[in-house]
Amino acid sequence: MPIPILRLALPSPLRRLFDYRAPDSVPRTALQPGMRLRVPFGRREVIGVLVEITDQSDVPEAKLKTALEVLDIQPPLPAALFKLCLWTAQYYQHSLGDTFSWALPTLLRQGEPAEARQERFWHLAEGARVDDPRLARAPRQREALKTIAQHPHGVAHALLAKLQLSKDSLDLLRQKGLLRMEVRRYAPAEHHGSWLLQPELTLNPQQRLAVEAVRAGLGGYQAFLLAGVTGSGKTEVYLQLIHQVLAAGRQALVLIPEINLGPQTLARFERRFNARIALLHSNVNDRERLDAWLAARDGEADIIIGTRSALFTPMKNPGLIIIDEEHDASYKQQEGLRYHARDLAVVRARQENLPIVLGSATPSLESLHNAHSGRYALLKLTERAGGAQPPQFHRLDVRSRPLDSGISGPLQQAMAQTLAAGQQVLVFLNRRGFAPTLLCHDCGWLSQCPRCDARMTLHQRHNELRCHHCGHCERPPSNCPSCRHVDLRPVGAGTERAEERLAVLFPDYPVLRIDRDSTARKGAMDQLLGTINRGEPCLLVGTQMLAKGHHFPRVTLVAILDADGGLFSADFRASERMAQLILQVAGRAGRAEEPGQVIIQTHLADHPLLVQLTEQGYFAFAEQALSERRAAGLPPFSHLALLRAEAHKPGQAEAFLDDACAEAEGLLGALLLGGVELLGPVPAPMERRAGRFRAQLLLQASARAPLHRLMAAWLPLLEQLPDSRTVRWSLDVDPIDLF
DNA sequence: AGCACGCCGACT
DNA sequence: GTCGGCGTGCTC
Repeated sequence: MPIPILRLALPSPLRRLFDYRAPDSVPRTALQPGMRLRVPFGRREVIGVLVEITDQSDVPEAKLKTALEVLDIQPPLPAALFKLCLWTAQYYQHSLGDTFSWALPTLLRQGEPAEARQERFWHLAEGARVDDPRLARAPRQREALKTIAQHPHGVAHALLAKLQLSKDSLDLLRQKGLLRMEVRRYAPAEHHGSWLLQPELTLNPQQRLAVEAVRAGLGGYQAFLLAGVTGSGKTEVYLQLIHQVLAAGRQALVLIPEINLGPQTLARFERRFNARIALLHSNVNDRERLDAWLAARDGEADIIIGTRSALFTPMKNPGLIIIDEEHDASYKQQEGLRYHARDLAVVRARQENLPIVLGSATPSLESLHNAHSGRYALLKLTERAGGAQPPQFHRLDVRSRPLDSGISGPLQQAMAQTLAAGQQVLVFLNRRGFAPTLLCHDCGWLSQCPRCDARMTLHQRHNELRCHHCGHCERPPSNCPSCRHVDLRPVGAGTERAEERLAVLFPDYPVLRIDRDSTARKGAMDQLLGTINRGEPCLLVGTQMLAKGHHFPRVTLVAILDADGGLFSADFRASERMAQLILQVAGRAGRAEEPGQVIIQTHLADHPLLVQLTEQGYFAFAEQALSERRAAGLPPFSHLALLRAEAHKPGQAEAFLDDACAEAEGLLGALLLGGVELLGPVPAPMERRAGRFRAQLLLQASARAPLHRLMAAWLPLLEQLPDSRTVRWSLDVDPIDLF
């Protein structure tokens, strides 16, 4: 009988498995794929995931080490999730071990037992008396003892704060022998009673159609694109679908964008459902995250709500996946394992035979394309609740019009009218700071960042020049560093400057700035929102922070100061993002009796995309944009992968990519793969960033299969390349921005 | 990645 | 004299 060989995925960027001998005295029957083992690896110990058990290894027997310990009795990751991780690693050409690291809760990859948490409970000790004389001069301890005495089943350690008990007092009481601590399994919350805490809203015919369509598909794989304009009641559709899922004894997974994890979403779920909700987002600590993960896995949570990484939450009885705001870029991870949670969610739904609903007011062109091709069923909601009117869009041609801190004359008049009518104005400008550049009027010197190919933004409030790409900061010079003259001028306008100017133009009204700088202080955002919600006329100036999540019913004029960036950018997705942003900002405004108007300042008032968007709406825009993408052979009509590289020395990144490109060309010939084009290598759009020189090589393919065959053969070669150590490189499959 | 080894520059 | 910079080699 040959000795069993364990093939493990280890937390390392190396794209291969490592073979070990089973620990002594562990029979083969006790091992299953998915279990974690502690193993020696180089000079350290790591925790790996067992992928398969075989009888032989390509590694010489002498090199095989013995695993130290099996950490699990059962694989912590259910088979379905294990399979999803395998798929993910292979699709994104990423190390399997590292993929597990991204998918598993931190504590599990650190070796914590994958069992429901053990909770500590405080009890009165035998014979302890509340009036114990030793507590005569310890009123806090006496009070604490009284409180504990009121709970015959003990007080969970986690609830101490709620009962205003300090751990110090309890420790002292335990030392005196008046309290004891007991460790027992945290009792899983049981669900009982009706699922609904409040009645469901009446659906309009479109909503009812959507709910019916998905309901008919519950129980099997089907992807739905729920395209609902702002205010059309997408959330109510989600809620009623979830109710159906709960009633069928199943669980629902809801993914939300990073920014939306604000309390509103959760509050709405909690108001509606008597259900166990597990929350997984970046503000949840490791322990809570593991508990939520375990509760979902063991069927002790009914609804799982989370951001991107919650996609990897196992479920005992999955019934439905919902991706809210499916176009949102925060679903794509931009470091390490560059996965797209929306795309993986569709894969997961297919693997686990579940329906999935992708919802958005402004669906991604990818999803619309999938709806057109019949891969997704399209459900449209075009009616606004309560018969509210959609906002009116106006393109304001600012060619040869003077701009005063970015604000044109006609816009100023519209603002004045709105304010005079007692309503609020929202000014959108996707640029923080006072001015994006400082310029010497005499010699043309620019406030260039020393570490990036970018200009530093002037922040007048803090009196500094700041690079938004690397964080570099310096004091603005009082005279030109190059020619010593004193005529330094801020060029262009950011939110600070718009705020300052508006305060001068409209001295009778408050101007509130909402951007990352103005809301950095804790509680600042809530304070600003409080002021806005009082409803008095005012001007809001802000970046895309304004676009997400909040509703401002008293805003009836939305001004987009500069839409041009989205129309002639090097990035082919810029126009899509601009359109989504404009509609999102527009959607913040107005209510039934006060329809909003949206004024878009542009130098390209005749641009077909902008005309479509403002006159025909988002779907017409999307058709136009899709036909341009088709003509240019861009996604979703082709598939991309981007090999990025950066290095300290100029030319080094390109040299690595040149080698990589040669390898790829070789493979294309050797494997007889057609339809894959290599574009580059070229310097990145911002060649130098944070002191590193960056370059990239783009792979474009008409079909996925040859692209993936190429990458699978290519990556092992890249790892062998001489420069692969000194150059920092990464592969981005389906990149969403080319920077 | 993470860690060790090894070989050259400015300092307690 | 050494501390420490990063090139390079290796991980079953």
